[in-house]
Amino acid sequence: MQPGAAADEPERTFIETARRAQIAAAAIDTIAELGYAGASFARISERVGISRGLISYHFADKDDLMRQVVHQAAEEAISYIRPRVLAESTGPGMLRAYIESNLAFMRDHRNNVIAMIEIARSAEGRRSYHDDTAVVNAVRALEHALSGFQTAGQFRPDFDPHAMAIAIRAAIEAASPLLASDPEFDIDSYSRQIVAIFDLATRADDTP
Amino acid sequence: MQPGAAADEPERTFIETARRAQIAAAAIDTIAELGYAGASFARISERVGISRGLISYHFADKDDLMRQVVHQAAEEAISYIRPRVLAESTGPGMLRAYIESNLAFMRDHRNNVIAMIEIARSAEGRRSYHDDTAVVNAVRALEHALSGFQTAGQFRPDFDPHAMAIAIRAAIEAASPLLASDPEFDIDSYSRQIVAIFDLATRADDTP
Amino acid sequence: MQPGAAADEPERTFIETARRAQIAAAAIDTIAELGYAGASFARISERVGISRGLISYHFADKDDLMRQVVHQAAEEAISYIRPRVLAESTGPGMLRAYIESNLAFMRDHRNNVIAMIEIARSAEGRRSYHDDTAVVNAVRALEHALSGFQTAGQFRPDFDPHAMAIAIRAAIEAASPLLASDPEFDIDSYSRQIVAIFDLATRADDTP
Amino acid sequence: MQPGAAADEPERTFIETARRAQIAAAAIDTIAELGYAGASFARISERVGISRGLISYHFADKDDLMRQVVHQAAEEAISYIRPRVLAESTGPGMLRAYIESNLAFMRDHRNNVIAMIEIARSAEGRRSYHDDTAVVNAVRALEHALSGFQTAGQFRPDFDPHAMAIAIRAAIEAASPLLASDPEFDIDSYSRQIVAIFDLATRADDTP
DNA sequence: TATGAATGAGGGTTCATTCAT
DNA sequence: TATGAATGAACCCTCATTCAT
Repeated sequence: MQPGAAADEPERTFIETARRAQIAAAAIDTIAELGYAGASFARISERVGISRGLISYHFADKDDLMRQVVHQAAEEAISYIRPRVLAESTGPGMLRAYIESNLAFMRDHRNNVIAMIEIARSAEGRRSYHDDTAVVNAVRALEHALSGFQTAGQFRPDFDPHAMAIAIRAAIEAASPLLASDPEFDIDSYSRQIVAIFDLATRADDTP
Repeated sequence: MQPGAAADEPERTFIETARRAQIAAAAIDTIAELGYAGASFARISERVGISRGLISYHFADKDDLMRQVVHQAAEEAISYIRPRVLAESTGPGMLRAYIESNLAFMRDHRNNVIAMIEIARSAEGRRSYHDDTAVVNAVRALEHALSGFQTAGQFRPDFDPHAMAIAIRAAIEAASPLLASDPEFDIDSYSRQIVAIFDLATRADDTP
Repeated sequence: MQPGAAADEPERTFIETARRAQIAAAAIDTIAELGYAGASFARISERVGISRGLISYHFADKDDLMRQVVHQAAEEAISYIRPRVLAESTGPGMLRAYIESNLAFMRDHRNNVIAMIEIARSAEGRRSYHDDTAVVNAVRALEHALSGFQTAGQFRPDFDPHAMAIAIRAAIEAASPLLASDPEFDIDSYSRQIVAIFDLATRADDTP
Repeated sequence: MQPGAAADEPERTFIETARRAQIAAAAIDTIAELGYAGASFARISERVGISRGLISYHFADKDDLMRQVVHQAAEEAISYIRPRVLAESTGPGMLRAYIESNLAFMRDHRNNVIAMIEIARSAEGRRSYHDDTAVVNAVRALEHALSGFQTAGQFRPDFDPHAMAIAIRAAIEAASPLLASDPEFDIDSYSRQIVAIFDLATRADDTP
């Protein structure tokens, strides 16, 4: 495999790549505004100012578009979150960084996150992407990290990492609809609260 | 306003009420199985064994049906959960009872819960019901209770009841898709874990 | 199985049956005029004076409509041709009656025949119906009859009934496009010629 | 009119001529495999390995391409069949050579023949080419030859050359779909049968 | 009270064709 | 000479909804 290129990704023109990204971006905004079901080709193309047919020209079918949306949205999120988490060395530090960077990214890229969640939750999304989905992967990775630090004695030994990971992800994702609908919702304050909650919930007995 | 009738509820014959309930029940199962977007009048009526037109006859439009679904699903849930919560006298006791009864109800009435959540999350749902939504109400009621016991000194004083309520609801609701898709998911074990997490997260300093 | 009713045919209203027949009839005429590929729901519905959606309401999908078309067209043809063939007792007599009644039916119901042939020949038709197709069945039945009379000594023994049946059917079906496009084409004269050709081609040596 | 050029044939560069032939050849194979309706520019260009636009560049429109297909396919067929027919001097000999060479060519160049027939039978084909069509011309030429030998007393005098020509062409063309779909179909055996049939059908009384 | 016939809008997708490069 | 971007019309199909019966 060549470095920097996926195995079976078709070669694409510069313009094609740009258009795909542009259309996917419009799809993200449309999904964020109208939901997965409301994101028809007509609505998306209208937002970009192109014809409906052009979306079909650039994407094999709707699945293909949605895959690109998830990929695009997730990539940005991961490249924001990962370094901030890895900069920490302790379990509690990483957990705090994980929650904070997730919610900070959500604050600044609300639509990306909403779209990811919306696709992962939609019936078609669950059927088609499932394991691809950033959301599913996020739970897995988080669970794995929790488990590691737990073994290392940095977290209390008697919680189930799987359940804990689900609860943490759920708390993070719960911010997304509030951000959209509740103008008084203060996500930074919310972030501090969630950090505190799960710090208490994971803390080892001897933690001061 | 007529006596004995809510503000704008039209009076309904016995048969009408029964049909509405029957159709709403079928809608609940359909939504649970196929998602909100998959719950067309055709699919719902097919499940009941009636004509498509009859749904339109009994409900003003799809929104009206979905309001009934939410109402019906919530009522059952509330009548299960409320007494179990009120049976407790302490804050931690009520919180535990709240989480446990919510998840127990979900275990035994999965479709009801899935439908509620699915509607609340769908774009149309958010737009149309919003304050009606059981989910939103659930957060409000929970927040209010947390706040009361916090003032009474039964919970640690330095958490934000709003954020805490959101996190608790999120953890509860997160169980729903897992219940549907992950056959290895053990909701009773999950329930104990969530109880422990939020017990630690809300515990007052002097709690033994 | 109840007499006079097929095993799994859904029960249909009087109106539904009538509409299905009417739409299928319009489909037949449309196919005859514009070919299989030209027979879109839009064109067919326009001919009937109904909305496009109504066709989808009465037929599960395009295949369903085409099955009805073939069925409807074939039934009429068979009920015309069969008694005329069975009225004959000798091989040559039946062969003559077969050719004559086929072409006479074609003369009076040109569109029915064109539609059957068009569907049988279209790529989708071949894939979907194939053995259902009246055309295929016609060849089989004819071959079987030829074979029987050949064994009985009423036809010359040294021809292959399969090849003969194909040639006869081909000569019959060849009249269809001519009927449509060549105003000078005289189908009755053509009928007599074809009868003569295949009489000579099948005649036993001792035939006077 | 320019010297050395047919009435309305535009002059073409060597490359242009080659490309047109290459594209037409791909169209022939595509039609044979997927039918006339399935032979879209996308599928054809994919087979050649060129862009869709290039077909539109070399051909005025789809009709233009199909005319080239018919022309190209017919030319090969004619150059195969004609000398074999002309090598015979008697009527029956030529008729036998005609049928045999037609079916032999079909056996060895199935796609060419399928494409010709498919186009001639398609609704667009009938409308657009008609007199151009090799099939139509084939009937005419055959009819003329039959008529000539009939006048010369080599065939029985009482058949209509037009009807006979149609029946012969129909029997020949009927082999094409069988060749494609019926793996047990033996075209050489079929050829002998058809020769025998039409020999008997055309034979003059005193033929031994 | 309930049905089934009917509509019209909107869904994704395929197509031949045009045009700037 | 050839490409690939782009269009707009047409395709079948599903939907919520209306209405006469």
